[in-house]
Amino acid sequence: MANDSVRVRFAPSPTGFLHIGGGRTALFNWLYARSKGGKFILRIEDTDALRSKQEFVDEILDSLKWLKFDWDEIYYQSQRFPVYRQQAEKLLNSGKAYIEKTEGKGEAIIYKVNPQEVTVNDLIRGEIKFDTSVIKDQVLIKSDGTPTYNFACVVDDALMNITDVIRGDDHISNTPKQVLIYNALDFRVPNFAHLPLIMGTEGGRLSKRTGATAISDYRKMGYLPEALVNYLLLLSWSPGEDKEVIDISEAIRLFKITDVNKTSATFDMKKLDWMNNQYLKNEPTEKLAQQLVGILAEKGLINKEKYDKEYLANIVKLFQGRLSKVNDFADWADFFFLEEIIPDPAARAKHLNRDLSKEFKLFSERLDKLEKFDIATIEEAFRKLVAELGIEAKTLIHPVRVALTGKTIGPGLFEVIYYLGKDRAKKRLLKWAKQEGV
RNA sequence: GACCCUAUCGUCUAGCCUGGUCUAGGACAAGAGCUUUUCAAGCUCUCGACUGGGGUUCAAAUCCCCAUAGGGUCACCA
Repeated sequence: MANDSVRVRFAPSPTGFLHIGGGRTALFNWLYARSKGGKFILRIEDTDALRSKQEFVDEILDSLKWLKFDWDEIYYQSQRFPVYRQQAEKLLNSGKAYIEKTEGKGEAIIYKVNPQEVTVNDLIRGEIKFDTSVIKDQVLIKSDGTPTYNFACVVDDALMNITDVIRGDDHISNTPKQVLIYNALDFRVPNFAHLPLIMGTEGGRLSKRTGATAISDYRKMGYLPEALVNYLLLLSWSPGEDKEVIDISEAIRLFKITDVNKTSATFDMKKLDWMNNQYLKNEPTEKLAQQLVGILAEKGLINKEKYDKEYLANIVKLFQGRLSKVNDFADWADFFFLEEIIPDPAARAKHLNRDLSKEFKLFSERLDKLEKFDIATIEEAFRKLVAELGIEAKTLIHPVRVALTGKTIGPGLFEVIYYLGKDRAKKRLLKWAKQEGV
Protein backbone atom coordinates (compact mmCIF):
# COMPACT_ATOMS: atom_id res chain seq x y z
CA MET A 1 0.00 0.00 0.00
CA ALA A 2 2.88 2.34 0.65
CA ASN A 3 3.69 2.28 -3.04
CA ASP A 4 0.25 3.55 -3.85
CA SER A 5 0.61 6.68 -1.81
CA VAL A 6 0.44 9.86 -3.80
CA ARG A 7 3.65 11.44 -5.05
CA VAL A 8 3.57 14.60 -7.12
CA ARG A 9 6.31 16.85 -8.33
CA PHE A 10 6.92 20.42 -9.32
CA ALA A 11 9.67 20.62 -11.91
CA PRO A 12 10.86 24.16 -12.61
CA SER A 13 13.68 24.96 -14.96
CA PRO A 14 16.16 27.41 -13.44
CA THR A 15 16.43 29.48 -16.59
CA GLY A 16 14.40 32.29 -15.06
CA PHE A 17 12.51 33.40 -11.97
CA LEU A 18 9.58 31.50 -10.57
CA HIS A 19 6.65 33.14 -12.30
CA ILE A 20 2.99 33.37 -11.42
CA GLY A 21 2.04 30.41 -13.58
CA GLY A 22 4.75 28.27 -12.05
CA GLY A 23 3.65 29.33 -8.59
CA ARG A 24 0.11 28.25 -9.35
CA THR A 25 1.29 24.88 -10.69
CA ALA A 26 3.36 24.43 -7.54
CA LEU A 27 0.34 25.37 -5.44
CA PHE A 28 -1.94 22.78 -7.02
CA ASN A 29 0.69 20.07 -6.75
CA TRP A 30 1.41 20.94 -3.16
CA LEU A 31 -2.30 21.12 -2.29
CA TYR A 32 -2.95 17.80 -3.94
CA ALA A 33 -0.11 16.15 -2.04
CA ARG A 34 -1.17 17.62 1.28
CA SER A 35 -4.83 16.81 0.75
CA LYS A 36 -3.97 13.19 -0.03
CA GLY A 37 -1.32 12.77 2.62
CA GLY A 38 1.23 12.29 -0.16
CA LYS A 39 4.65 13.65 -0.98
CA PHE A 40 5.52 16.86 -2.79
CA ILE A 41 8.75 16.52 -4.70
CA LEU A 42 10.82 19.27 -6.19
CA ARG A 43 12.85 18.54 -9.27
CA ILE A 44 15.16 21.14 -10.73
CA GLU A 45 15.28 20.65 -14.48
CA ASP A 46 18.71 22.05 -15.12
CA THR A 47 19.79 19.95 -18.07
CA ASP A 48 20.56 23.03 -20.12
CA ALA A 49 23.91 24.01 -18.66
CA LEU A 50 24.08 27.22 -20.63
CA ARG A 51 20.77 28.68 -19.61
CA SER A 52 20.49 27.28 -16.09
CA LYS A 53 21.80 29.56 -13.37
CA GLN A 54 22.38 29.00 -9.68
CA GLU A 55 20.84 32.39 -8.91
CA PHE A 56 17.60 31.21 -10.48
CA VAL A 57 17.65 28.02 -8.42
CA ASP A 58 18.06 30.15 -5.30
CA GLU A 59 15.34 32.50 -6.38
CA ILE A 60 12.90 29.68 -7.11
CA LEU A 61 13.55 27.97 -3.79
CA ASP A 62 13.19 31.28 -1.96
CA SER A 63 9.88 31.99 -3.64
CA LEU A 64 8.54 28.53 -2.85
CA LYS A 65 9.58 28.93 0.77
CA TRP A 66 7.94 32.33 0.90
CA LEU A 67 4.72 30.81 -0.42
CA LYS A 68 5.13 28.10 2.24
CA PHE A 69 5.15 25.17 -0.15
CA ASP A 70 7.45 22.85 1.72
CA TRP A 71 8.87 19.98 -0.27
CA ASP A 72 9.65 16.47 0.88
CA GLU A 73 12.43 15.62 -1.56
CA ILE A 74 14.54 17.56 -4.01
CA TYR A 75 16.46 16.39 -7.08
CA TYR A 76 18.62 17.99 -9.73
CA GLN A 77 18.53 16.55 -13.22
CA SER A 78 22.08 17.69 -13.90
CA GLN A 79 23.20 15.10 -11.35
CA ARG A 80 21.35 12.26 -13.02
CA PHE A 81 22.76 12.16 -16.54
CA PRO A 82 24.02 8.54 -16.16
CA VAL A 83 20.49 7.46 -15.28
CA TYR A 84 19.07 8.86 -18.50
CA ARG A 85 21.83 7.34 -20.60
CA GLN A 86 21.25 3.96 -19.01
CA GLN A 87 17.54 4.08 -19.85
CA ALA A 88 18.25 5.27 -23.36
CA GLU A 89 20.59 2.35 -23.88
CA LYS A 90 17.83 -0.01 -22.84
CA LEU A 91 15.75 1.31 -25.70
CA LEU A 92 18.71 1.02 -27.99
CA ASN A 93 19.20 -2.62 -27.01
CA SER A 94 15.55 -3.47 -27.49
CA GLY A 95 15.64 -1.87 -30.92
CA LYS A 96 13.14 0.84 -30.05
CA ALA A 97 15.68 3.58 -30.50
CA TYR A 98 18.48 4.20 -32.92
CA ILE A 99 21.66 6.20 -33.14
CA GLU A 100 22.09 9.15 -35.42
CA LYS A 101 25.51 10.55 -36.13
CA THR A 102 25.91 14.26 -36.73
CA GLU A 103 29.10 15.39 -38.34
CA GLY A 104 31.33 17.38 -36.05
CA LYS A 105 29.21 16.45 -33.07
CA GLY A 106 28.65 13.23 -31.19
CA GLU A 107 25.88 10.69 -31.51
CA ALA A 108 22.28 11.27 -30.59
CA ILE A 109 19.93 8.54 -29.43
CA ILE A 110 16.56 8.76 -31.09
CA TYR A 111 13.31 7.02 -30.31
CA LYS A 112 11.42 5.56 -33.26
CA VAL A 113 7.79 6.65 -33.16
CA ASN A 114 5.37 4.08 -34.57
CA PRO A 115 1.96 5.18 -35.77
CA GLN A 116 -0.72 4.36 -33.24
CA GLU A 117 -3.48 5.91 -31.26
CA VAL A 118 -2.59 7.09 -27.77
CA THR A 119 -5.30 7.83 -25.27
CA VAL A 120 -4.52 10.01 -22.30
CA ASN A 121 -6.93 10.09 -19.42
CA ASP A 122 -6.69 13.53 -17.96
CA LEU A 123 -8.05 14.04 -14.43
CA ILE A 124 -9.40 17.44 -15.42
CA ARG A 125 -10.30 17.01 -19.08
CA GLY A 126 -11.17 13.37 -19.44
CA GLU A 127 -10.00 11.34 -22.44
CA ILE A 128 -7.77 12.97 -25.01
CA LYS A 129 -6.85 10.98 -28.09
CA PHE A 130 -3.78 11.50 -30.24
CA ASP A 131 -2.61 10.04 -33.51
CA THR A 132 1.13 9.52 -33.24
CA SER A 133 1.60 9.35 -36.99
CA VAL A 134 1.92 13.12 -36.93
CA ILE A 135 4.69 12.94 -34.33
CA LYS A 136 8.30 12.86 -35.44
CA ASP A 137 10.88 10.48 -34.01
CA GLN A 138 11.96 11.81 -30.64
CA VAL A 139 15.47 12.69 -29.61
CA LEU A 140 16.24 11.04 -26.27
CA ILE A 141 19.87 11.92 -25.74
CA LYS A 142 21.25 14.88 -27.65
CA SER A 143 24.56 14.67 -29.46
CA ASP A 144 26.18 16.59 -26.60
CA GLY A 145 25.22 13.76 -24.28
CA THR A 146 22.48 15.56 -22.36
CA PRO A 147 18.91 14.24 -22.24
CA THR A 148 15.99 16.02 -23.86
CA TYR A 149 13.17 17.34 -21.75
CA ASN A 150 10.60 14.76 -22.75
CA PHE A 151 12.95 11.90 -22.02
CA ALA A 152 14.41 13.07 -18.71
CA CYS A 153 10.94 13.96 -17.57
CA VAL A 154 9.56 10.48 -18.20
CA VAL A 155 12.56 8.67 -16.73
CA ASP A 156 12.43 10.79 -13.58
CA ASP A 157 8.69 10.68 -13.12
CA ALA A 158 8.81 6.90 -13.43
CA LEU A 159 11.88 6.31 -11.28
CA MET A 160 10.71 8.78 -8.66
CA ASN A 161 7.39 6.95 -8.52
CA ILE A 162 5.38 10.00 -9.39
CA THR A 163 1.72 8.98 -9.30
CA ASP A 164 0.15 12.17 -10.62
CA VAL A 165 1.65 14.62 -13.05
CA ILE A 166 -0.01 17.99 -12.51
CA ARG A 167 1.29 20.61 -14.90
CA GLY A 168 0.31 23.41 -17.25
CA ASP A 169 -1.93 23.06 -20.25
CA ASP A 170 1.00 23.78 -22.53
CA HIS A 171 2.25 20.25 -21.87
CA ILE A 172 -0.79 18.50 -23.31
CA SER A 173 0.87 17.91 -26.63
CA ASN A 174 3.98 16.56 -24.92
CA THR A 175 1.90 13.93 -23.20
CA PRO A 176 1.46 11.43 -26.07
CA LYS A 177 5.20 11.59 -26.76
CA GLN A 178 5.86 10.83 -23.13
CA VAL A 179 3.29 8.04 -22.94
CA LEU A 180 5.08 6.34 -25.83
CA ILE A 181 8.31 6.34 -23.82
CA TYR A 182 6.63 5.10 -20.64
CA ASN A 183 5.29 2.18 -22.65
CA ALA A 184 8.57 1.51 -24.41
CA LEU A 185 10.37 1.34 -21.09
CA ASP A 186 7.60 -0.70 -19.43
CA PHE A 187 6.97 2.02 -16.90
CA ARG A 188 3.59 2.56 -15.35
CA VAL A 189 1.91 5.61 -16.86
CA PRO A 190 0.96 8.10 -14.13
CA ASN A 191 -2.26 10.09 -13.94
CA PHE A 192 -2.15 13.40 -15.74
CA ALA A 193 -3.89 16.63 -14.84
CA HIS A 194 -3.40 19.61 -17.11
CA LEU A 195 -4.06 22.95 -15.52
CA PRO A 196 -5.40 25.80 -17.63
CA LEU A 197 -2.94 28.61 -18.26
CA ILE A 198 -3.07 32.02 -16.65
CA MET A 199 -3.56 34.75 -19.22
CA GLY A 200 -2.62 38.39 -19.25
CA THR A 201 -5.17 41.16 -19.73
CA GLU A 202 -4.01 41.72 -23.30
CA GLY A 203 -4.75 38.14 -24.28
CA GLY A 204 -2.18 35.42 -24.57
CA ARG A 205 -0.12 34.12 -21.76
CA LEU A 206 0.68 36.33 -18.80
CA SER A 207 3.83 38.11 -19.80
CA LYS A 208 6.13 40.82 -18.57
CA ARG A 209 4.50 43.31 -20.87
CA THR A 210 1.21 42.95 -19.03
CA GLY A 211 2.67 43.32 -15.57
CA ALA A 212 4.90 41.68 -13.03
CA THR A 213 5.28 37.96 -13.62
CA ALA A 214 7.77 36.86 -10.99
CA ILE A 215 6.50 35.68 -7.63
CA SER A 216 9.34 37.64 -6.06
CA ASP A 217 8.03 40.83 -7.66
CA TYR A 218 4.79 40.42 -5.77
CA ARG A 219 6.73 39.86 -2.61
CA LYS A 220 8.64 43.10 -3.22
CA MET A 221 5.47 45.02 -3.97
CA GLY A 222 4.09 44.15 -0.57
CA TYR A 223 1.65 41.32 -1.10
CA LEU A 224 1.27 38.76 1.65
CA PRO A 225 2.05 35.20 0.55
CA GLU A 226 -1.24 33.98 2.01
CA ALA A 227 -3.17 36.50 -0.08
CA LEU A 228 -1.31 35.68 -3.27
CA VAL A 229 -1.84 31.96 -2.71
CA ASN A 230 -5.52 32.49 -2.02
CA TYR A 231 -5.89 34.56 -5.16
CA LEU A 232 -4.01 32.01 -7.29
CA LEU A 233 -6.20 29.30 -5.81
CA LEU A 234 -9.30 31.04 -7.10
CA LEU A 235 -7.93 31.13 -10.61
CA SER A 236 -9.42 27.92 -12.04
CA TRP A 237 -10.76 26.51 -8.82
CA SER A 238 -13.64 27.33 -6.55
CA PRO A 239 -14.78 25.67 -3.33
CA GLY A 240 -18.38 26.53 -4.18
CA GLU A 241 -20.81 28.15 -1.77
CA ASP A 242 -19.53 31.58 -2.84
CA LYS A 243 -16.54 31.26 -0.55
CA GLU A 244 -13.51 33.27 -1.61
CA VAL A 245 -11.32 34.02 1.36
CA ILE A 246 -10.07 30.57 2.21
CA ASP A 247 -7.17 29.85 4.50
CA ILE A 248 -4.75 27.21 3.40
CA SER A 249 -5.83 24.51 5.84
CA GLU A 250 -9.39 24.81 4.62
CA ALA A 251 -8.18 24.73 1.04
CA ILE A 252 -6.34 21.48 1.76
CA ARG A 253 -9.56 20.07 3.16
CA LEU A 254 -11.74 21.13 0.23
CA PHE A 255 -9.39 20.77 -2.72
CA LYS A 256 -10.19 18.22 -5.37
CA ILE A 257 -8.14 18.08 -8.55
CA THR A 258 -11.19 16.98 -10.52
CA ASP A 259 -12.93 20.24 -9.58
CA VAL A 260 -10.32 22.33 -11.34
CA ASN A 261 -11.73 24.29 -14.29
CA LYS A 262 -10.78 23.66 -17.87
CA THR A 263 -10.82 27.31 -18.84
CA SER A 264 -7.85 29.61 -18.75
CA ALA A 265 -8.15 32.56 -16.40
CA THR A 266 -7.07 36.16 -16.74
CA PHE A 267 -4.88 37.54 -14.00
CA ASP A 268 -6.63 40.51 -12.39
CA MET A 269 -4.42 42.73 -10.27
CA LYS A 270 -7.40 44.60 -8.82
CA LYS A 271 -8.84 41.50 -7.30
CA LEU A 272 -5.43 40.54 -5.97
CA ASP A 273 -5.29 43.94 -4.28
CA TRP A 274 -8.66 43.35 -2.71
CA MET A 275 -7.59 39.92 -1.55
CA ASN A 276 -4.43 41.32 -0.05
CA ASN A 277 -6.47 43.90 1.83
CA GLN A 278 -8.62 41.11 3.26
CA TYR A 279 -5.53 39.44 4.66
CA LEU A 280 -3.87 42.66 5.74
CA LYS A 281 -6.84 43.49 7.94
CA ASN A 282 -6.41 40.30 9.90
CA GLU A 283 -2.65 40.27 10.00
CA PRO A 284 -1.23 40.71 13.52
CA THR A 285 -0.15 44.35 13.76
CA GLU A 286 3.21 43.52 15.34
CA LYS A 287 4.07 41.21 12.49
CA LEU A 288 3.11 43.80 9.90
CA ALA A 289 5.10 46.48 11.69
CA GLN A 290 8.09 44.17 11.77
CA GLN A 291 7.80 43.71 8.02
CA LEU A 292 7.70 47.46 7.49
CA VAL A 293 10.86 48.32 9.38
CA GLY A 294 13.08 47.59 6.39
CA ILE A 295 11.02 49.61 3.93
CA LEU A 296 10.67 52.57 6.30
CA ALA A 297 14.37 52.57 7.05
CA GLU A 298 15.16 52.44 3.36
CA LYS A 299 13.05 55.54 2.81
CA GLY A 300 14.78 57.24 5.68
CA LEU A 301 11.60 57.46 7.74
CA ILE A 302 12.94 55.54 10.73
CA ASN A 303 16.27 54.45 12.06
CA LYS A 304 16.50 50.69 11.80
CA GLU A 305 18.65 50.46 14.93
CA LYS A 306 16.56 52.60 17.21
CA TYR A 307 12.95 53.37 16.55
CA ASP A 308 9.88 53.46 18.76
CA LYS A 309 8.37 50.02 18.34
CA GLU A 310 5.15 50.85 20.09
CA TYR A 311 4.69 54.04 18.12
CA LEU A 312 5.17 52.23 14.83
CA ALA A 313 2.66 49.58 15.85
CA ASN A 314 0.12 52.25 16.74
CA ILE A 315 0.51 53.96 13.40
CA VAL A 316 0.33 50.66 11.53
CA LYS A 317 -2.92 49.89 13.30
CA LEU A 318 -4.32 53.18 12.04
CA PHE A 319 -3.70 52.24 8.40
CA GLN A 320 -3.95 48.49 8.44
CA GLY A 321 -7.57 48.26 7.33
CA ARG A 322 -7.16 50.60 4.37
CA LEU A 323 -3.98 49.17 2.91
CA SER A 324 -4.01 47.00 -0.18
CA LYS A 325 -0.25 46.57 -0.31
CA VAL A 326 2.11 46.56 2.63
CA ASN A 327 4.45 48.96 0.88
CA ASP A 328 1.76 51.61 0.45
CA PHE A 329 2.13 52.32 4.13
CA ALA A 330 5.40 54.18 3.61
CA ASP A 331 3.72 56.64 1.24
CA TRP A 332 0.51 57.06 3.18
CA ALA A 333 1.94 57.39 6.65
CA ASP A 334 5.19 59.23 6.00
CA PHE A 335 3.98 62.36 7.84
CA PHE A 336 4.00 60.48 11.12
CA PHE A 337 7.73 59.89 10.82
CA LEU A 338 8.84 63.19 9.35
CA GLU A 339 9.63 66.40 11.14
CA GLU A 340 8.70 68.62 8.20
CA ILE A 341 6.22 67.80 5.47
CA ILE A 342 5.57 69.13 2.01
CA PRO A 343 1.85 69.03 1.21
CA ASP A 344 0.73 67.42 -1.99
CA PRO A 345 0.17 70.31 -4.49
CA ALA A 346 -3.33 69.14 -5.42
CA ALA A 347 -4.32 68.77 -1.78
CA ARG A 348 -2.96 72.21 -1.06
CA ALA A 349 -4.82 73.78 -3.95
CA LYS A 350 -8.04 72.16 -2.85
CA HIS A 351 -8.05 72.85 0.87
CA LEU A 352 -5.39 75.42 1.66
CA ASN A 353 -6.47 77.95 -0.91
CA ARG A 354 -7.56 80.66 1.50
CA ASP A 355 -6.27 82.38 4.59
CA LEU A 356 -6.94 80.25 7.63
CA SER A 357 -4.36 81.85 9.88
CA LYS A 358 -6.92 82.84 12.45
CA GLU A 359 -8.50 79.41 12.65
CA PHE A 360 -5.19 77.56 12.69
CA LYS A 361 -3.78 79.83 15.39
CA LEU A 362 -6.87 79.44 17.52
CA PHE A 363 -6.88 75.69 17.20
CA SER A 364 -3.19 75.57 17.96
CA GLU A 365 -3.76 77.55 21.13
CA ARG A 366 -6.60 75.27 22.18
CA LEU A 367 -4.39 72.25 21.68
CA ASP A 368 -1.71 73.89 23.71
CA LYS A 369 -4.03 74.51 26.60
CA LEU A 370 -5.34 70.95 26.78
CA GLU A 371 -4.55 69.32 30.09
CA LYS A 372 -5.38 65.88 28.83
CA PHE A 373 -4.13 65.11 25.34
CA ASP A 374 -6.23 62.20 24.14
CA ILE A 375 -8.37 61.59 21.09
CA ALA A 376 -11.71 62.39 22.75
CA THR A 377 -10.45 65.61 24.33
CA ILE A 378 -8.89 66.78 21.10
CA GLU A 379 -12.13 66.20 19.26
CA GLU A 380 -14.09 67.99 21.96
CA ALA A 381 -11.83 71.03 21.75
CA PHE A 382 -12.08 71.07 17.99
CA ARG A 383 -15.86 70.82 17.94
CA LYS A 384 -16.12 73.53 20.50
CA LEU A 385 -13.92 75.79 18.43
CA VAL A 386 -15.86 75.37 15.20
CA ALA A 387 -19.09 75.97 17.13
CA GLU A 388 -17.71 79.24 18.43
CA LEU A 389 -16.53 80.24 14.99
CA GLY A 390 -19.93 79.38 13.63
CA ILE A 391 -18.58 77.16 10.87
CA GLU A 392 -19.18 73.60 9.84
CA ALA A 393 -16.71 71.08 11.19
CA LYS A 394 -15.73 69.83 7.78
CA THR A 395 -14.76 73.24 6.48
CA LEU A 396 -11.93 73.23 8.98
CA ILE A 397 -11.25 69.50 9.20
CA HIS A 398 -10.04 69.20 5.62
CA PRO A 399 -7.62 72.14 5.69
CA VAL A 400 -6.25 70.98 9.03
CA ARG A 401 -5.76 67.50 7.65
CA VAL A 402 -3.79 68.82 4.72
CA ALA A 403 -1.70 71.09 6.94
CA LEU A 404 -0.88 68.21 9.27
CA THR A 405 -0.54 65.32 6.84
CA GLY A 406 -0.07 66.90 3.44
CA LYS A 407 -2.78 64.65 2.07
CA THR A 408 -6.52 64.70 1.58
CA ILE A 409 -7.03 61.19 2.79
CA GLY A 410 -5.95 59.26 5.82
CA PRO A 411 -7.16 58.06 9.20
CA GLY A 412 -9.58 60.09 11.34
CA LEU A 413 -8.24 63.57 12.00
CA PHE A 414 -8.31 63.40 15.78
CA GLU A 415 -6.39 60.17 15.83
CA VAL A 416 -3.88 61.77 13.51
CA ILE A 417 -3.43 64.71 15.88
CA TYR A 418 -3.11 62.42 18.86
CA TYR A 419 -0.39 60.28 17.33
CA LEU A 420 1.37 63.25 15.76
CA GLY A 421 1.70 64.71 19.21
CA LYS A 422 0.95 68.17 20.47
CA ASP A 423 4.23 69.77 19.41
CA ARG A 424 4.33 68.59 15.84
CA ALA A 425 0.63 69.36 15.35
CA LYS A 426 1.08 72.90 16.65
CA LYS A 427 4.22 73.44 14.63
CA ARG A 428 2.60 72.39 11.38
CA LEU A 429 -0.49 74.48 12.01
CA LEU A 430 1.50 77.57 12.89
CA LYS A 431 3.90 77.18 10.03
CA TRP A 432 0.99 77.28 7.67
CA ALA A 433 -0.70 80.12 9.54
CA LYS A 434 2.41 82.26 9.26
CA GLN A 435 2.91 81.56 5.58
CA GLU A 436 -0.65 82.46 4.79
CA GLY A 437 -0.63 85.39 7.16
CA VAL A 438 2.27 87.22 5.51
C1' G B 1 -0.74 25.02 -41.91
C1' A B 2 -1.37 20.31 -38.85
C1' C B 3 -2.75 18.45 -34.15
C1' C B 4 -4.87 19.40 -29.38
C1' C B 5 -7.63 22.20 -25.53
C1' U B 6 -11.51 25.63 -24.26
C1' A B 7 -16.21 28.68 -24.56
C1' U B 8 -21.72 31.82 -18.40
C1' C B 9 -21.57 39.42 -16.62
C1' G B 10 -15.46 43.78 -18.46
C1' U B 11 -12.65 40.02 -14.95
C1' C B 12 -12.72 35.48 -11.44
C1' U B 13 -16.54 32.10 -10.92
C1' A B 14 -21.47 29.04 -9.09
C1' G B 15 -24.87 26.20 -11.86
C1' C B 16 -23.47 21.68 -16.40
C1' C B 17 -21.78 15.26 -14.72
C1' U B 18 -27.43 13.34 -12.44
C1' G B 19 -32.07 18.51 -18.28
C1' G B 20 -37.32 21.40 -15.15
C1' U B 21 -36.23 24.66 -8.55
C1' C B 22 -32.19 29.78 -13.53
C1' U B 23 -37.07 35.95 -14.93
C1' A B 24 -28.81 32.41 -14.19
C1' G B 25 -26.31 33.23 -7.89
C1' G B 26 -21.67 35.35 -5.63
C1' A B 27 -16.98 38.17 -5.79
C1' C B 28 -13.62 42.00 -8.13
C1' A B 29 -14.00 46.30 -11.07
C1' A B 30 -17.33 50.32 -12.55
C1' G B 31 -21.49 53.81 -11.38
C1' A B 32 -24.89 56.03 -7.50
C1' G B 33 -25.85 56.96 -2.46
C1' C B 34 -24.97 56.73 2.95
C1' U B 35 -21.16 57.28 6.73
C1' U B 36 -23.30 64.98 11.88
C1' U B 37 -14.44 64.27 8.93
C1' U B 38 -11.55 62.49 4.04
C1' C B 39 -11.37 57.39 1.30
C1' A B 40 -7.97 53.88 -1.01
C1' A B 41 -11.91 51.49 4.64
C1' G B 42 -17.36 50.16 5.89
C1' C B 43 -22.64 49.79 4.50
C1' U B 44 -26.71 50.02 0.71
C1' C B 45 -28.24 49.99 -4.24
C1' U B 46 -27.46 49.88 -9.73
C1' C B 47 -25.24 48.25 -14.28
C1' G B 48 -23.92 43.59 -16.36
C1' A B 49 -23.49 37.03 -19.14
C1' C B 50 -25.46 31.43 -20.87
C1' U B 51 -20.68 32.89 -28.58
C1' G B 52 -23.95 31.60 -33.03
C1' G B 53 -26.71 27.86 -35.62
C1' G B 54 -28.82 23.21 -35.87
C1' G B 55 -30.62 18.96 -33.44
C1' U B 56 -32.54 15.50 -29.08
C1' U B 57 -36.67 16.44 -25.58
C1' C B 58 -42.99 18.08 -23.13
C1' A B 59 -38.62 20.98 -21.34
C1' A B 60 -31.53 22.75 -22.65
C1' A B 61 -26.89 27.30 -19.65
C1' U B 62 -27.09 22.02 -18.79
C1' C B 63 -26.96 16.34 -23.70
C1' C B 64 -25.22 15.79 -29.26
C1' C B 65 -23.32 17.99 -33.96
C1' C B 66 -21.47 22.04 -36.86
C1' A B 67 -19.66 26.93 -37.21
C1' U B 68 -17.11 30.85 -34.98
C1' A B 69 -13.79 32.76 -31.53
C1' G B 70 -9.81 32.38 -28.03
C1' G B 71 -5.64 29.55 -26.36
C1' G B 72 -1.75 25.84 -26.62
C1' U B 73 1.87 22.65 -29.22
C1' C B 74 4.49 21.29 -33.37
C1' A B 75 13.30 22.13 -31.35
C1' C B 76 19.34 17.81 -30.39
C1' C B 77 14.60 24.72 -25.05
C1' A B 78 12.34 23.18 -20.90
